[in-house]
Amino acid sequence: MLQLTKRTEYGLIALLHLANSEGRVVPVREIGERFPLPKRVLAESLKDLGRAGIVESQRGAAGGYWLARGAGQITLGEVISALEGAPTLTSCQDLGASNARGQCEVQPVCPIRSPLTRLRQGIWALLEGTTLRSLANPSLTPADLLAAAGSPLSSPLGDQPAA
Amino acid sequence: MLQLTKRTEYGLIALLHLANSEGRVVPVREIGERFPLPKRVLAESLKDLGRAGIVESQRGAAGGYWLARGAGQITLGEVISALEGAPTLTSCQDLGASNARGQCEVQPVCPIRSPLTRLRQGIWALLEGTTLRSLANPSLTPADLLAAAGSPLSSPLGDQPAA
DNA sequence: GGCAATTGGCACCAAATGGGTGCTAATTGG
DNA sequence: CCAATTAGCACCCATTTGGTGCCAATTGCC
Repeated sequence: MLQLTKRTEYGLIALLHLANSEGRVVPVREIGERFPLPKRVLAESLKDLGRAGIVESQRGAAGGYWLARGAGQITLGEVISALEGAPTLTSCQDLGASNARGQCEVQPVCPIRSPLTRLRQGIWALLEGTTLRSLANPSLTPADLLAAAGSPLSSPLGDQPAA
Repeated sequence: MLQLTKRTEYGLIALLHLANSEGRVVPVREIGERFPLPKRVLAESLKDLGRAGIVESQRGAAGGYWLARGAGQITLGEVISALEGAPTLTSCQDLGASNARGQCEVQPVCPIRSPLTRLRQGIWALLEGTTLRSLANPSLTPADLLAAAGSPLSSPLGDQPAA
C-alpha cells in the first residue's frame, strides 16, 4: 500500500516542530502537548530517528531532542528509511532486509522487476530531493519537487543560499 | 508502507503479458502457465481491472481478457487505483473512502497535512505520467520518468508519435 | 442438448503488519 | 535523593493482506 505509517507521520510532525525550535532542547512531552498524539508512539519514533542519526538527544531531567543537522540537510528519504524502511515498491526488491528465504519464484521470467526498479529509483529521487525545509516551504509546488528530484546533485530544495 | 500489494504486482505482470498479446483473447490459464503465480489471485486482479475498465473480457469456452486500450493509454496510476486504491500517503487524505468516523484529531494544528498533500501530488504525477508502454521500454531512465511527470499534459511517455 | 472451459461474485480463513501499551533500566539536573 | 527524561524490550489487539472454496453465468464445440 502506498501509504506512510503513523510512526512516520508522527516522526515528521516531531521533526518539523524541532526545526521550529532550533537552539533548544525539546522534550517529548512538549511535542505531545502541542499535538494530540499518543506520546508513547511519538517517543518510539524519536528513538528511531536518534538511532538513525537524524536527531540527537540528551537524557536526564532537562533532556530532550534536537535536529542533528539543519532542516535543509535532512531529506524525506532518510526519515522514511529510518522509520519504516526504504521504499521497496515490491517485496522482491527489499535487498537490505533478511531476504533469506530464497528469491521470488517469478524472478527468472519476471517482466516487471526491472521496470519497477526504475520507478522505485524515480520515487526515491523524489524523496531524497525533498528536505524538511522544502517540505515546510508552502510556496513549493509538486512540479517544483519533481524538478528538484530530476537534478538531485545540483541543488536540493531548501539548500539555496539564504537570500 | 511504500510497497505495492501482490494483487498489484500480479495485475501488472498480467497487463504486460496482455500488451504483448495484442489482437488475441488471453485466458487466465495462459498467464498462469507462463508465470508461476497463484492463478486464483491473478484471476481476482483481472476481475478488478475489468471492473475499472482497463481490460475487457469475454466469458465462455474461448473467453479471456485483452487490453481495453493501447498500452500507451494505460497509466500506472489508474492500474494502482484499480487494484489497491489511489496512493494516499497519509490516512487522513483518503478522501474517497468512507471517512465517516470524523476527521483526524491533529488536523486543526497539523503541520504536515498540506506539505504531504503536495508530495502526494508529485508521486501521483509520476504514476500518471508512466504508461504501460513506458514501463516496458527499458531505455527510459528514472530521470525520464520524472521529467515526463513534470509536464504530464504535453506528452505522456509512450505516446510519442511512432517514428 | 450437453459438456467443458471460462469469467463473475461472494464469503471465508490464516498469516503478516501496524498501532499501541507495560514495564523497567539508565541518565542527569536540582 | 528525587523527579524528569531518554533507552530498550516484550507483548497484545485490530486491520490488512494473501490466498482458497464454492457456485453461478456464459459460451464455444461436439
